[in-house]
Amino acid sequence: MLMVRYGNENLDTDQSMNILRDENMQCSKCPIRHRAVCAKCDDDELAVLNSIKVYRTFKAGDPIMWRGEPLEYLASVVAGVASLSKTLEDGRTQMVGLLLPSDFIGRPGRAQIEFDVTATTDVTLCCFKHQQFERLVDDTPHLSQRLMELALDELDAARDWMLLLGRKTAREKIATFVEMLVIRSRSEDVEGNRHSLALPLTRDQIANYLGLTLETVSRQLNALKKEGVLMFSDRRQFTVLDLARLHDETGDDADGGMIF
Amino acid sequence: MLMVRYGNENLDTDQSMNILRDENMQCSKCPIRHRAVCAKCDDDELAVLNSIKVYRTFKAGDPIMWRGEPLEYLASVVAGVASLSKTLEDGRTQMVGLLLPSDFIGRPGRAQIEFDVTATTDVTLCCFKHQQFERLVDDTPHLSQRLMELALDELDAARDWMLLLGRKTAREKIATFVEMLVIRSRSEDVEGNRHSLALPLTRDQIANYLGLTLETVSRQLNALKKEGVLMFSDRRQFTVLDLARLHDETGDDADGGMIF
DNA sequence: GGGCTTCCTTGATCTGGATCAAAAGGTCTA
DNA sequence: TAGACCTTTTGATCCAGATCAAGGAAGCCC
Repeated sequence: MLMVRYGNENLDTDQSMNILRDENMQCSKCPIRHRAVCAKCDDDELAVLNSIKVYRTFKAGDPIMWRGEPLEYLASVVAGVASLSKTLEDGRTQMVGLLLPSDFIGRPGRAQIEFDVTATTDVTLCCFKHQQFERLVDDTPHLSQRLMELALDELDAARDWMLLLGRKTAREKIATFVEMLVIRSRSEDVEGNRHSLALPLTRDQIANYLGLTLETVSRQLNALKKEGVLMFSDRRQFTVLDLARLHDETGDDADGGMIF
Repeated sequence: MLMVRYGNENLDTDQSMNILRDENMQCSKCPIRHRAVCAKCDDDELAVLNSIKVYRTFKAGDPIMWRGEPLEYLASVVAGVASLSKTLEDGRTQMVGLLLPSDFIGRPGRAQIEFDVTATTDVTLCCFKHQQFERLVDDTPHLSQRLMELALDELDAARDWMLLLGRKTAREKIATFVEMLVIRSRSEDVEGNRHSLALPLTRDQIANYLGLTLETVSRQLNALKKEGVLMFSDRRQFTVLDLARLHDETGDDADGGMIF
C-alpha cells in the first residue's frame, strides 16, 4: 500500500507517545494534500494547520484509539491502513470502516468515538489537538465544508457496506472487497487492465470486515485464483487479471453503487 | 406512530404534486421543531425557513425519491416513517436506513442520492427547494452545524447496523430492532416499564431492514411472544413486557453501543 | 356474503457458510 | 538447522436461517 517514507535525521521524537515533529515536512508537499480534510484550504489556512500539526506513527497491530476514551487528537491518515471496529458482549467483532490515506479520524462536536481504531499496517497520522482543531473549524468554512463532505462520503460507504453485509454471498463480498481495493489504489501498478496490488489485511481481518470467517475468505480467494480472475505472487501481493469478470462477481449493477 | 393531523380547511393543494401550503402551520408549533434540521435556528432564521417551506404528503408505499434522480427537494420527516433502500442487480434489496420524524432527507452539495426513499406509512414531509436551501445553509451556521450533527448521528446508526448485519443472530437482530423502536418512541404509551407501541413496518419490510427473510422475522417475533417478552394485541400493536430481558437478547453490552 | 388481495403463520426440507480439525508454509530467533 | 510461532490452506461435519409449500386471518370491493 501507498507507503510514505520520511527521513529520520531531523525528527524530534517523543518515543513514549510516538510523536514526531518533522520540521522538513511541509503541508504543501504532503501526499494527501488534495484529498484530506485540508483539501480546500488556501495557503494561509494551511500555514495555521502546518503550525499545529504533529505526526504520530503506529506499528501494525497497535491500538490507536479506544471506544469511549476521551479524544485527545483528531487526525488524518497520511500513510498505511487503520480499521474501525465494534464488538459484541461475547467478543464477536465487526469492522465498520477501513481508513486509507486521506481519511479522517474523529469528529467535531463529539467528545468520544463509538468504536475502536487499530493500525492494521504501520500507520502515520497527521494529528491535531482536539480543542485547537475545533476552534479552527469554527472560523474556517473551508475546513468545515470538507469535514461535511468526508462525513457524507463515509455515510455512503457505510450504506454500501450494509448492502454487502446484509445481502451479498461470500463470493460477492470478496469480489466487492477486491474491487474496492483496486478502485481506491488507482495510482499503483497498472499494465493494460491488469492491476497489481497488495491486500492490506490478513485473511482474518478481511473476514472481520466482510462478516465472514477466515476459512471462507481463504476458500473464496483461492477459488477466484483457480478461475483465473486473480493471480497471487505471494499471500499478500496479487494481480487482477480480469477486472470485468471481477465486477460481474460483485452482484452490483453496471453503473455501480459503490462510492469509495 | 407519532401521527400528526392538520386541518384541511385552509390548504392550497396541488394534488398532482401532493403539495400543501398550510398558512396555519407555523414552524414554531411544529412537532419536530427541536430535533429537526432547524433545531438550532433562532426566530429570524426560522422565519426564513417558514417562508420557503412546503409540505408534501405521501401514502404508505409511495416512492418519495429514486436513486440517481436529480434532487428537487430536501426535506425533514414531520410525521410517519420512510425507508432508504439499495438494490442488487438481481433484485435483492437491503434497507440502509429508517427515517422517523425529525430525520432529514438529502444532503447539501450532493445533486443526487444513492438509494431509493419510500414511504412505509403515510408520510408528511417539510420540503425545501434544493437550491434555495443550499443558499440558506451557506449563510446560516446554525443550519450547517445541525446538518453536520444529523449526518454524524446517521453515520453512528449506520455503523451500529453494520455490526447487526454482519455479526448478530436472527434473535439478536429482532431484539435490537424492537429495542430501537422503544427508544425512538419514548413519548408513547408507557405504564411502569411496559411500553406499548406499533410496528411501523410489515414483516417483509422488517426482514428487509434486518437482512433476514419474512419467515424468520415471523418466527422470532412469535418466539419472543411465547417467552413472555412481548405481547401482541394485533399484528402491529404490541407491548414490551420485559425491557431488561429484551436488552439481554440484543447481544449488546450493558452500556450499549446503540445511538438512535 | 363471497371473492379478491395482502399480510402473516407454520411446517418440511435444503444449503451456504460456520465450525471443528489438522497440516502446510513462512518467518524469526538462536 | 532446528524449533517456535504465525498465517493460510484444505477437508469433514454441522446447523441457523433460507427456501419451498400450504393454509389462515383480516380488510376491501362489488
